[in-house]
Amino acid sequence: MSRKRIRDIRHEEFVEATIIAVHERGYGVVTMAEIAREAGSSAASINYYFGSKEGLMEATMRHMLQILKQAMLQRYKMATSPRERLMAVLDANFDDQLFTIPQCSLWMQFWANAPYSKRLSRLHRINRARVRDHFRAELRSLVPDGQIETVRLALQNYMDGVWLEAAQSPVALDPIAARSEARRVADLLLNSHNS
Amino acid sequence: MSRKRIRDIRHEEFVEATIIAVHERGYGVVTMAEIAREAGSSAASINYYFGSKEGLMEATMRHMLQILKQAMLQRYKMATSPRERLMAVLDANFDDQLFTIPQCSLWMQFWANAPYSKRLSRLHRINRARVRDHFRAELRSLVPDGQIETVRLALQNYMDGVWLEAAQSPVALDPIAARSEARRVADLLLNSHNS
Amino acid sequence: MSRKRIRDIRHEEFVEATIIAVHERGYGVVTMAEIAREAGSSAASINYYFGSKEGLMEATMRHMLQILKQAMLQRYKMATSPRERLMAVLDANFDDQLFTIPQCSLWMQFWANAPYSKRLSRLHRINRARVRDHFRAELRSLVPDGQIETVRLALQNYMDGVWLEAAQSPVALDPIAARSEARRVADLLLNSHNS
Amino acid sequence: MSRKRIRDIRHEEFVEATIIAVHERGYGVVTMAEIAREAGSSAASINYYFGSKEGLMEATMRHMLQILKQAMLQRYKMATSPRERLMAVLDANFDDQLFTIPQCSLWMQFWANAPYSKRLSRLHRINRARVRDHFRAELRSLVPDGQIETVRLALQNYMDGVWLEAAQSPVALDPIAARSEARRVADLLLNSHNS
DNA sequence: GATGAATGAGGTTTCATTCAT
DNA sequence: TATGAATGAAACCTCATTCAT
Repeated sequence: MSRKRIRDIRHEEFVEATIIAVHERGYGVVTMAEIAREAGSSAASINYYFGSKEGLMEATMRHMLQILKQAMLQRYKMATSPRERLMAVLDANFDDQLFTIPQCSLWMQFWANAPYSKRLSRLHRINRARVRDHFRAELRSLVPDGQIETVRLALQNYMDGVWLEAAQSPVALDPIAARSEARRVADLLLNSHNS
Repeated sequence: MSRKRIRDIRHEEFVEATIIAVHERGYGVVTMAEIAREAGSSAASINYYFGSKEGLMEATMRHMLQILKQAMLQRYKMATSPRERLMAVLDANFDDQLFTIPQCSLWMQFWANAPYSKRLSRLHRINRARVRDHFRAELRSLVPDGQIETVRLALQNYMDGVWLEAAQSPVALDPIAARSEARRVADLLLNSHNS
Repeated sequence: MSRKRIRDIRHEEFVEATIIAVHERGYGVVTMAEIAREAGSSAASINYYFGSKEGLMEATMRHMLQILKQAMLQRYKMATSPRERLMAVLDANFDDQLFTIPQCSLWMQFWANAPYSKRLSRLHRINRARVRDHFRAELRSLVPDGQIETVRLALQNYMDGVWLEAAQSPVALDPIAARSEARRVADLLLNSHNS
Repeated sequence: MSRKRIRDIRHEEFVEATIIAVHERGYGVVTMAEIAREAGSSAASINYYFGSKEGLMEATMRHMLQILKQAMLQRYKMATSPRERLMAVLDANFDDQLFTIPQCSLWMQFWANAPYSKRLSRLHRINRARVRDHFRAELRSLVPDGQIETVRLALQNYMDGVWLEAAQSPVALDPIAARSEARRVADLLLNSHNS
């Protein structure tokens, strides 16, 4: 157990270092040595723990997906109506733990590189499908059938767009503002005349 | 004149090759040799014309921004009302000339790498500002003041999100469908009860 | 200590290889691969230890300056008169350890390239100033004031000229002959009627 | 004849440009393009006239040797005694036409690279032999037989050393001072007690 | 004569990865 | 477990040279 513990601690240290290093240097440019330096360790150690650079990147992405999943689950439990559950998904995406520049930056890097990595694209696909299903499930009772997909795409793409833009932000992000802004968009979409 | 012509022709050839090669291999991974092969030329020639890899990438991004600008201008001229002009901006972003997988892919690559390149980030910023201004100008007469920014962000981020997703599409894109879907989203946002 | 030792050993090995390789191929033409081959290693290793080609060249020049310095110090300790100390400086420049074709050759290469490298020119300047000061100090009590600079320049430039010519020698150098020849020149200069 | 004339003019232009460019950038680093730019022409033209880079370098060295030869001949004609003829050789080496930083610089570059080029080393050897023979011829009647070689080496190496140092000079050269300094050195050597 | 255009050859440097300690 | 040491592979870029115009 102690052994297991050390492994986990080192894992986490490296993943944190990866988030920072990738954010600062870019996925395609960051080197093992830079990440190792950020972690106060050596490149050889990273390979010892993760097997390869791609292994480290996959672990880092998994780490972030885990945070998103947790944030979603936690907010889900407290939601009592379809509308609240829909908002929970939105809020989770702009959670304080998640909606930071380094993480948005990293997210964008992963997105951009997913098409060229089987392992990354698989994670990306799974995550997107989960969000999609959540949205669909809740929207079914919030808007007429003919609008479900339109609203869903509007919301899901909106979220992606916000992350993308956030990654380039010159100033620190404001998760609270992001959440209320997202809710406002959702309100507009759900209360349309067309419905 | 003949000399000048050759330069332009080669420029275009290399830019076309870059779009394809970057799409296929990824911005951070694609090599000069691969692009050169795609263009049926040599890596040395690319440096002869563009000075460096980054020079080529910047030229390629400029090329794409030019296409977007043209598409927007053309549709603008035919629009006669604020609503139509708003739709013109949307449509331009999903123009047949622009909304293809390789180009969406490239777009995403540039986005992801802009933060690490002065030249790319400048182009990115300028483009985004132009779209923003267009949206704001038209929305002023379409929704109440308090909603302008919300609707603008909803639309602009939506477009970004669509491009992002399109880049990962396993099947060929359908620009016509993308345009009508975008219009549907716009309709929802413009016709909301809240307004 | 063992680790520290390895670094030092490798350093020395590479420096030795550099002397030979530069002598054989020329400073401006010799490649990292050639030097590496001479050292029985890889070009990547050289960069690992010296950072760059220029770093290696600087280290090599430092190495030679160190030998010259040591030779001078050693002979200095045994000298008991100004005349002997003057001869010590001359002898040091033609020391058995130093006055070999590869080293003269390298010396000339460094001279020729010093003007184009901040790091090399600095070393070159420092070394020349040291020799100059030594000469001046001893000549003060050997020739009338009005001749100090003339004799000093005659000797210092003579030494440079000998090295230069030695670098092109088709046959192995004879340090003993070089030393006695230098002493003969010094004798002529010091015993002139003009004094 | 007109044709011949154009060729000669272009030749000279390129040689002048080479002297400047090599001085500024270094023999081993200067490129055909840089020399061409200095000459206001194209690299292709240089190859048209000189066949190759080495051909250009050889022509440039020949040009400088020619100047030296002329300077020597001219001063020789006016000399009426062995001593004057000896001084004529010295003076010629520090002639106003010759003793400039770019030319000393170039000279050093050629020296350093002669061992790696058959064509350059041949020129170098011939020139050095000519100076040597001149010195020997005159010294025969100026110093005892046993000292001829010592004085000759002292003078010839002194001259080389001065050129070498001059190449690195941070301030413009003073040919007049150089000539009188050289004469002073010669005086010391010729008037030694030992003789 | 003159020069853009084009490129093969080759150099330096970087880097992920392996291995011995 | 940890990391210096070492390197093959490969990328970018430069450059002398050739050739068509």
